[in-house]
Amino acid sequence: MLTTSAEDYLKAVYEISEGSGRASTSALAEKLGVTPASVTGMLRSLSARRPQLVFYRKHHGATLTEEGRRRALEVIRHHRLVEAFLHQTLGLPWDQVHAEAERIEHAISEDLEDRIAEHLGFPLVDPHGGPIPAKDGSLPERPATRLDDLPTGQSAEITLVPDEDPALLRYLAEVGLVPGAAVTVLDREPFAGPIYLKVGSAAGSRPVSPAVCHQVFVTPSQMQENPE
Amino acid sequence: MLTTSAEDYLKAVYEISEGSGRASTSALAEKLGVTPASVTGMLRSLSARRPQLVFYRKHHGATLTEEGRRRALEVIRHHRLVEAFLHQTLGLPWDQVHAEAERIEHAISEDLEDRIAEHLGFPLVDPHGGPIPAKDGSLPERPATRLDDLPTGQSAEITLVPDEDPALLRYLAEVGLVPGAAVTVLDREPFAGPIYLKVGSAAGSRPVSPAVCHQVFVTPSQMQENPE
DNA sequence: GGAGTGATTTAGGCGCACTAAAATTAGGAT
DNA sequence: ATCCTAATTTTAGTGCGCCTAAATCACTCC
Repeated sequence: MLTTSAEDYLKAVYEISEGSGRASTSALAEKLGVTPASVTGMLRSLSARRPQLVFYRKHHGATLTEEGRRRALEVIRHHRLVEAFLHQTLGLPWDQVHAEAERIEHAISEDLEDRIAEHLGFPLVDPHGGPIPAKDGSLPERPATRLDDLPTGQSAEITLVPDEDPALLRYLAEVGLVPGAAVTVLDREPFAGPIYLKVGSAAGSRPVSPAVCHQVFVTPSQMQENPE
Repeated sequence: MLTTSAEDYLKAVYEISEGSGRASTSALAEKLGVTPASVTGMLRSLSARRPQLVFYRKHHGATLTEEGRRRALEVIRHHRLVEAFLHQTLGLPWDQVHAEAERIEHAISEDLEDRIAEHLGFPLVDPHGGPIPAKDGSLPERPATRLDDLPTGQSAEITLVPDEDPALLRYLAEVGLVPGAAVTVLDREPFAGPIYLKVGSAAGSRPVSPAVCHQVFVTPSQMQENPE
């Protein structure tokens, strides 16, 4: 049985190495809120464990083994199902579900997890658009386009927002930048100035910082919108 | 903030001292599945803590302080609300909810607890009949009559069964001895022999061991049952 | 190819919750 | 009053996950 900490490390290694392929000690320390020294210790023990959970080379960070990846996805599945459940069934505001799920994910059994999934009708994404891994470890592709990458004039659908920062989530909800919403880049100011967005069915245009737009992932619509 | 272990100890002290007024080291060790030596250590630290959570005298066991009682009831409220929720909302079998709630009770916030209570319509008891403490710490009286105390011929309503033993719970469900069910003592064999019960709307009589009956609490009905 | 810089690892420690084994205590029996 | 026994406490030591401070490493820039 894995400890809560070990589960958190596996999840963090997974999330960090999604981009760069491997997770550095300092990136893990930053994400987990511990010192780099602590990360070194845990990576050594996850690597020494049988079955081995991470590949670890001194000064070169860590990658998940097959088994490690399986366990990480299990934790992420718990996390996202719990988030969806707390939001949909209990009406917990979407800026609070992450923190709550962060603790509950370690406390539920596989059996309970199955019942939650069933109760929700086997959802594919959590309230922030995060894809919920299937039990067999398969996971839908993550959308790669960021809102600040959209050319001016382009429309898109919001698909994924970061789930960790409650203040950002409250702001995004207020602006209407929630998964499923339609968005169009109307205009932008030069030199990293605000990006003017049309969001959902709202009438006007709304200036949003490029830093925020960078954190929001979208699926661009087809340019041609000939009604037919 | 209390640790998970400390919360478990407070709950155990509460439950054990309900009967005898105080909780002995060995009773706590037995209930918590640790050695008596561990209990001594934890009682010392709960007693040394400010605010103090238990009164502890060497060789004389422990009692809860006012603050300790408050915290214990908070944990029990979490536990029973989670049990009710898992059973009613997710359909988890009643023999499994205890083990699951045992872990989840430490992971939920006060805010989530409120939402669960609201979602369930502020229930008064858990699936085993255990009364759910109110937020202000008040708690309905526990029924004191045990099924094996009922005189032959007496009818009663099941009000409370122990929640910890899954095998016992499955048996009780099979027999129909669940909170709310009606039961009548039809006859009994001498020398601690089986007690013959009529349970609910079932036709026949069912022999049940006095040991099991001793663990089931009931509210006796009025003897006079004149239809009017 | 040597120096500097930032990332990483080592070394040493701390608090928590636990254990086994030894020592002690309370409280009834003699 | 003393002894006995069961319950309890003390002692010494473990594993985990974290810390700080000091040492070391990898890599870039001259």
